[in-house]
Amino acid sequence: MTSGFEIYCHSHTNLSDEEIERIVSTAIPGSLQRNESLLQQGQVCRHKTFILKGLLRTYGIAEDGSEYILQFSTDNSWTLDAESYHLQSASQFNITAIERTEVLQWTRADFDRLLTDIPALNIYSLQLITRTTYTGRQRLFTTLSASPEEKYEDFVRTYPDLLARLPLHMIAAYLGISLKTLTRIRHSQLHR
Amino acid sequence: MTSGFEIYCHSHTNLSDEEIERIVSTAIPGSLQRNESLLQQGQVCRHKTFILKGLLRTYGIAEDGSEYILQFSTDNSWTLDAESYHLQSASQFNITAIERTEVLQWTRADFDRLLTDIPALNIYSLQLITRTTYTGRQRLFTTLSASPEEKYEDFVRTYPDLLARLPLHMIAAYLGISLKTLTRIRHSQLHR
DNA sequence: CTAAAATATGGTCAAATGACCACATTTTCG
DNA sequence: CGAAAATGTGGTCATTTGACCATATTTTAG
Repeated sequence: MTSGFEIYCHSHTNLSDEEIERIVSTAIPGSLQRNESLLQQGQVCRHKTFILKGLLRTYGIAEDGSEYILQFSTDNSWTLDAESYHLQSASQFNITAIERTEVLQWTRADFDRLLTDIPALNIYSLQLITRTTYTGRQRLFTTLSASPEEKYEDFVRTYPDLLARLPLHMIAAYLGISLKTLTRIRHSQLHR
Repeated sequence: MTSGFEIYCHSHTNLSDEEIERIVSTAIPGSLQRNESLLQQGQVCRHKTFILKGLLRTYGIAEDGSEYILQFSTDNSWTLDAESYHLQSASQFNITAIERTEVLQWTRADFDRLLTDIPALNIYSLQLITRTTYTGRQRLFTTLSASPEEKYEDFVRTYPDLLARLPLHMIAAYLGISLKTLTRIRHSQLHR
């Protein structure tokens, strides 16, 4: 169950086998069915989550009830609502499984202890956070500046594997455009 | 010159007088004229900057030459291109003064030493980074989901002081809408 | 203090977008 | 395996947006 995580650690970090074993020993394995929630708005995010296999989406609901997707999280990546997790405040967002998903989770107390006890993990976590801010800024810039067609092309280029795993209405919700506009773009690209 | 920074530190952190003195002693005071650049795309960001007084904008240029503003930085706030600064890579963005601005700057080597020597500064810096990710996520959500009118209302509510200090074309560039749309919105709100 | 530059707004028009509906096809679920 | 749900696309139409231009006013710079 956790061998995927160990492979991930070996390829992405320089943690030792002992350190990885220590991290795994406090992990709580879990799975979510399709459409099952990991976090619902109004709840406090109490776990740091690693996705062993599957696909999650983090989304918010606008005042008119429409769903807008902030990010997708797929195999071998981490997810959480950092604000809710760190401040222990009610989340404004939801995290839900798009397909059956297997995860490892750590409580905040356990993970904080790991960060204290394993400096290399602390460093790696900070690297993830800073990397997240860089990609977040690029995402904001693209969202502000790109036409709907450029947004879709950027998505396809950046996440070619996700294209086949996601319904178009979710891609549209991620790009901030309507399903109608997205199918128009696809149509004009197919007939070019 | 630096008393503003000391007041800021006292009101926003629990750093001691000695620690603040230590930080100030390595600060490089500077000023920028209106329209002067702090950072230009293609350059490496070599300083962490605190704004004593004034107003900066961080922006990128889209492929068609249009400017899109990611953020404004006003008195008593920090700014830098974190990705360029940490990775020592060429920045994709620009930071320019909108009005005459006075700053304090630290080189990366000096600031890293401060972070090592003053744990409270390290903690505070991490708090700033995480707070930046929360506001960034909220900004992305608003940019994806809000109508042009909602974006403007949110801007006015969040930054009432900036409204008078910025030309409308810069507010439009920050909101990702055209100047024309922005003046339509203002017109309809004035005549309500 | 004045000329030049910048800004804010209105008018006009074309293009783009999104809502709604219908239908065929694919996927899901029990 | 079959019914139900979900998906993807096309058609239509109203609304919104943005580009361009003109004008008046305000701000800037020397």
